[in-house]
Amino acid sequence: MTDAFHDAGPRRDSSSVTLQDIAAHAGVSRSTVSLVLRESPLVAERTRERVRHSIKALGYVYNRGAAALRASRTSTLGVVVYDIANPFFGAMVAGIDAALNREGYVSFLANSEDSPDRQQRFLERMREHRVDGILLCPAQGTDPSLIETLQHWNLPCVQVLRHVGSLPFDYAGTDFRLGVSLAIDHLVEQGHRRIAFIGGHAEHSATQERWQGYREVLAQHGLDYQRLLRSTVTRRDGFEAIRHLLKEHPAPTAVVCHNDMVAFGAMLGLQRLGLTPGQDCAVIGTDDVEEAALSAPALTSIATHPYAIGQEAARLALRRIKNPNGAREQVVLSPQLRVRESCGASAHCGEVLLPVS
Amino acid sequence: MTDAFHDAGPRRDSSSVTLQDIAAHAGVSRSTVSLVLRESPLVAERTRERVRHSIKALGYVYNRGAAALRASRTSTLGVVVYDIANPFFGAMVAGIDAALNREGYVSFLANSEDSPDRQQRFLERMREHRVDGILLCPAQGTDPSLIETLQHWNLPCVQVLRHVGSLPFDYAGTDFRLGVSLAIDHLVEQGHRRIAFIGGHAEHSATQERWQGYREVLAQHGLDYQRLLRSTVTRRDGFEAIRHLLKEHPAPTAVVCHNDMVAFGAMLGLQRLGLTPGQDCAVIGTDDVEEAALSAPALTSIATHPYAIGQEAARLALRRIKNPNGAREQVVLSPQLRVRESCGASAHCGEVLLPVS
DNA sequence: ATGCGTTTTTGGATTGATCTAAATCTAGAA
DNA sequence: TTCTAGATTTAGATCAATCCAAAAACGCAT
Repeated sequence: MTDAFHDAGPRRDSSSVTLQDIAAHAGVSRSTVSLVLRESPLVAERTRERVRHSIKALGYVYNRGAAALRASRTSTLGVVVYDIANPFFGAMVAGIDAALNREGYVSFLANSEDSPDRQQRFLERMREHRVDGILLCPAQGTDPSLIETLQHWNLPCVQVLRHVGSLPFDYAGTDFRLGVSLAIDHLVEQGHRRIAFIGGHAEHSATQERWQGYREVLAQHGLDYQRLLRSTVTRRDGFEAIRHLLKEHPAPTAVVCHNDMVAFGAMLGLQRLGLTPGQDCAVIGTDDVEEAALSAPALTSIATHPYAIGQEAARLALRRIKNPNGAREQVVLSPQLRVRESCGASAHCGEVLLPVS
Repeated sequence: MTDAFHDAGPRRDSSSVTLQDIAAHAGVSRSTVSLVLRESPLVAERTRERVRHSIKALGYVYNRGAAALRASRTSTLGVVVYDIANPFFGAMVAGIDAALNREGYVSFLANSEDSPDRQQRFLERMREHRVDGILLCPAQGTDPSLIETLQHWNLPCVQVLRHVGSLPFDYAGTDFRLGVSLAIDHLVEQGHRRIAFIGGHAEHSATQERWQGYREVLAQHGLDYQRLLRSTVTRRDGFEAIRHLLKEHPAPTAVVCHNDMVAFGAMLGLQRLGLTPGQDCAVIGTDDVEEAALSAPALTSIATHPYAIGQEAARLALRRIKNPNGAREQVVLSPQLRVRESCGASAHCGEVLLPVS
């Protein structure tokens, strides 16, 4: 069929230089070259120089696969998110990438599309590739026993943003409860008494934390109006939810949303009803994605710092790999409230609202 | 320092089962087990069953690292993008992921942050990991010789979206020239005669194609107004560009933007000047990100289908890996114009404008 | 020159798979 | 029963590194 000779191409692949070749060139043994490559202090300075020279001269390329086989460490991590097209996860992955890069690690990325099956298949593949650890944003409906399974596999796993299974486990995320509390405190201060919450499904820890925060903080303020709309978390959901809510009696005067997408939908819904977000009804989102500052009106949002979460999660994973039996850690960052027009803050001029990025 | 005994933990790692163990359990040789794993037709059905049974019984985990060492194929790809936080690339990566998954491939992802140095470091690491190929969105300022270098490294590389170096090379992207042409044709049809273009830097192929399209199509329509503003491609740039343009005499009546971010900025700029996008000045973006349909007013945009581009790029890479010396291919998808309010289309009711996702 | 304690260096085994070519086992024909 | 072509199976080498324990080289005092 195909011409094997041509297909193979010239096999003068420079990457076929091995430790053996360098050893011969430098007049030392394979072992010594290996030590030089790993920066061992055992090797004498003169020898080290000579070997380094040979490595350059022959254009040697380190074979991590071979090294991993013997040393059983691959400098490799698996990362599973459920929606890479979401800018929040984009920023998070950027944070992970930056933190890993610094340590010479490299990561496999998979997009589970919130399917436990896809997630499972990927994790199995990661095991076959002998990754040193996993960063996992569990897909919706993930069986809690997955975390145990990974443990049996001897695969360190840091959960990110959401968590399943029971403590103790490694986790990096944000304090959703605090976020909701900041938002409600602010709204109450502004005189709001009927505050609704839109979005989320009870299965996630991330949703439960928000809802719990919502209920507790209302109680703290002694407010008895409570309205919690569960839904998926797209713009459409926000759009429909707000229309629904405003038909009720009494209607809320403010809504806190599961994420910024829902909040954008809610604002659009208000506008289609001829109402002005921030005046007729306050809207607060969660995440503070880039768009939040730039919508019209600008969206007040609970900033959850995805880049920082990614960094923390990656660092925690590296710590766990170094020390597999150390105490499990939960790194929970504090969100911040970014007050803008959508909850009644006065409109600023455009320049102030435009971030540099 | 640390307690080595505890740190190491119980080493009854189930993944230490090897071909050897299965061979013993099933009463065959290592080679036979290997053949079964690779679905070779050489093995007799009865034997195959027996081996399969042993594999399950012992909880064997395939070691791809070891296999790769011998077979010199890793089923692994390196993916380099320059801004993973950009939703466009998020969608593209999702497309890549889906296409690779189907073939049992898995991908390393790196975010070059548009830095040739970071990009270079990552590519070198990929070489050490012996990836079978690379998907590269070249960072701004990438030396064109990089493509040759990769060829010397014997590393198949598909460029995506942007390209450097000279033909022939493998490439997957969109027809930016056609996109601009669709936009301008539409604007001209609507009666516009002064159409500006905002954004881009001459270094990229992707920008050059847009600009060339802009100039050529204006010429085709016999228009002599031509105004091309180079800039980076953020909202801020769009915001500032439109303010600048509207001070000129004559001012443009329509602008086509390098991407949707710039277009959003331009719309915001118009609004801050008290003008209405689509009425006082038409605005068209590029990419058709999810937000485009949902902004107020909804943004007309040239849809570039990032998910499809990702899929095509991944498939092309797999083809090239199978046949390294085959003819180089350029897969160029056709964009489509999504007409919405920002270029004067009448406003629809909210429901119609809300996509399901 | 000899002995002794460090430094350095090294050979051989090991990691877990694949590849090759040769060894077996069939079943049907002579 | 023997032979043979085709179907199965296998031993041993190999891929490119690391690990380990032992060997060699070295400096210095005796």
